[in-house]
Amino acid sequence: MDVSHIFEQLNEAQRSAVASEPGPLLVLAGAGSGKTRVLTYRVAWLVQVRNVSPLSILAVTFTNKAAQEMRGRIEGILGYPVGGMWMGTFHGIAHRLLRAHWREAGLAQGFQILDSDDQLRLVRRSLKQLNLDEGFWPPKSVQWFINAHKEEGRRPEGIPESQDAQQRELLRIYKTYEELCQRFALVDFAELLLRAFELVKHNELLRDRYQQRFRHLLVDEFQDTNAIQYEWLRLLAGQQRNIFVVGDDDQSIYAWRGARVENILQFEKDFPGTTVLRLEQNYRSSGTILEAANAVIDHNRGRLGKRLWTADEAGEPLRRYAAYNDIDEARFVVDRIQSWVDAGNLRSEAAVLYRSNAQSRVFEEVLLNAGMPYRVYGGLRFFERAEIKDALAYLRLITSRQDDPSFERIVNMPTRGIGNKTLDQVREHARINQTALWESALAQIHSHQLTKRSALALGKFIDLINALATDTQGLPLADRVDVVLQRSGLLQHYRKEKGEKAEARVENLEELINAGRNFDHDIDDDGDALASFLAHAALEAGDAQAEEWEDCVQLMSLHSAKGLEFPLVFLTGMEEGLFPHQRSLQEPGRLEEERRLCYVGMTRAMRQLYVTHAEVRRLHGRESYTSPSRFLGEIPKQLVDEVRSGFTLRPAVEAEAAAGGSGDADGMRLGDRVHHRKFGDGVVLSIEGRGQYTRVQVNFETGGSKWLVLAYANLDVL
DNA sequence: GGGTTAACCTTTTTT
DNA sequence: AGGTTAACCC
Repeated sequence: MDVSHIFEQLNEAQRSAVASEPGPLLVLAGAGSGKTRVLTYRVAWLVQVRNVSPLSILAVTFTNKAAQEMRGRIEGILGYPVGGMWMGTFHGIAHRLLRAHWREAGLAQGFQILDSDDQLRLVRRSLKQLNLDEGFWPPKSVQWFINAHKEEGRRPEGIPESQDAQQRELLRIYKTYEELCQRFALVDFAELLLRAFELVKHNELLRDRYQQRFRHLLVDEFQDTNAIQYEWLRLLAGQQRNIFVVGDDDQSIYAWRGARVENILQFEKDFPGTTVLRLEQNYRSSGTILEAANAVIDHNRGRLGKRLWTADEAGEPLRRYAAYNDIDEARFVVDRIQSWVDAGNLRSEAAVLYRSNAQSRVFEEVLLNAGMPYRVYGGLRFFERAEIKDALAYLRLITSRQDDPSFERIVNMPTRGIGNKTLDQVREHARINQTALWESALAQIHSHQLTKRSALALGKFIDLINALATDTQGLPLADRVDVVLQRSGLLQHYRKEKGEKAEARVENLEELINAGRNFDHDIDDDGDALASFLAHAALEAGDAQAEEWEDCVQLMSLHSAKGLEFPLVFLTGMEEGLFPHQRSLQEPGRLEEERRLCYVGMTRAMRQLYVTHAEVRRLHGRESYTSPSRFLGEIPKQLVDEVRSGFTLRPAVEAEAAAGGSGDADGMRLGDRVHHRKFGDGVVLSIEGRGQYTRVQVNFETGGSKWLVLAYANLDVL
């Protein structure tokens, strides 16, 4: 077999990973070292060289995006589709297992998935059922408590009785919540993983079967696995131990939601004889950027040890800008992006990164003013919008009548005369008889315990759902969605509402029909299209904004930037209390995670990296004075150029500029009048950088201020 | 049943 | 501040 087409694309270390013998393998892959490449080529290697059937490969990632990308790249190398290969997120694969073995897993056949929003509602309901006050038991913390235990694999029964009364009460809520989930045939995200784990742990037959089936396991972003995911992997790896994991301890930024970096260390212990390989050559960033990032991450203790290097040249220095306030910071960033675009680059090559999503607003305002197209990642996503969740609730109730949260959501949406009083009666009946609302409603109608009017309204709702279920059965998915939207009155309800928001809602609902149409086309399993669609909606909430083809500036949090790269990166809001975040300052562990986050941010940059902070920042409606982030101090000074706007230039640079620097600045001074062939006459506002990278900001009489690279601009001093 | 007001909360995010 | 949600009134 000629494997040159595989090997040609890889360096030495990557090759040894890709072509390693079967058995446990741990690849410590630094940022930009070709991690995804190694994974994809490993699969290609197994299939083409080792003649492994794609059917016996299981590849796991954390995000749907990563899974899709990997599948695409593998198919690109192989030249044919590998539909039979199990490849997806932990949650997606767990879901698939549970659908196939719902009985063994102790679930109802039509079980539905709770997203975190739904979960919070159900927590609230559990509190209500126990007569607990939300003020004293914040639903968010309860949700947190439940998820943390599930992620560690602990059921309520497995948690030892605590001396602490509060702990005992939390446990009682956890128990109630679980009962409700079971009664309503609902499974939350953590539960998907836990059930799938318990399924293979307790069911020997199934365990054997899947160990036989999955001869080769591959895991991406291994540092992000939590306890239960890791245990599940260990079970599946079985005696064959063909498990290939790739990760980077320096990029572990999800410990706050249960990820365990320690799994990397544990791996070698649990799989004796593990081959450990390091990928340390970076193909992404310039030497300077890499050196700066390395210097920062060096301040962390307890690293596995790894030092990225690059064959690339040093490139440009980092640039640091101290803004007066957050608005000034945003203006500076947008100004620099404008120059970048003026120099013939793409807007989409520029990324603005921040610690918390709230910071995006100021940037959006300034970008909007500048008329520069942008795209914000994060925020409300398609399947999380209220109107979409309404529509989905109808579809879910059609699929599973026990789904109480869906029932509650739409029983009076749009309003159909079923008020709180009626509902309270139904709820009470359901509580006493421990049934779902649906059955309770039926019983109440038949036992004539409701007023005539209520019974009639409720009966109409019941009939509607039943009719929607039977009448649309067998129809193509998109048509089913369409009919439901029409006959439920949802579409009409939003149509008669006025305002831009309502219009957007109608559009979204129409888009949902479209989504159904597209989904129908590439449905892979034989099962019920509607059920798969609902699972898809829960597991893959979709993007915040539809895929835009327009060339856009990219705005996102540091967390969502992981795995991406951009030629031009702005790391903004580098201030103590914001980044590192206030709530991370107490614990050293948290602080190290913040530093890793900083490292992740810096290593996104390929050619230019700006770090900015504001002296004054408006946050939660209050203005506060800030001090620069400690991380800024951890970047070696000689790698950074300080940028000052206006006439306040750093003395050293000013002197250099005044003296003609190393001849580069052409004796140009601040305030000099200059002439440019295209832009005409203007005044020099600032000078920055050294050598071939010297740039000047010129305020032109026509066309405003522009940043120009001195070496190319051909400016004449007047 | 719909609209208005008061209270609340606020890290990061995927699933 | 801003946005959401729960409580409240017509």
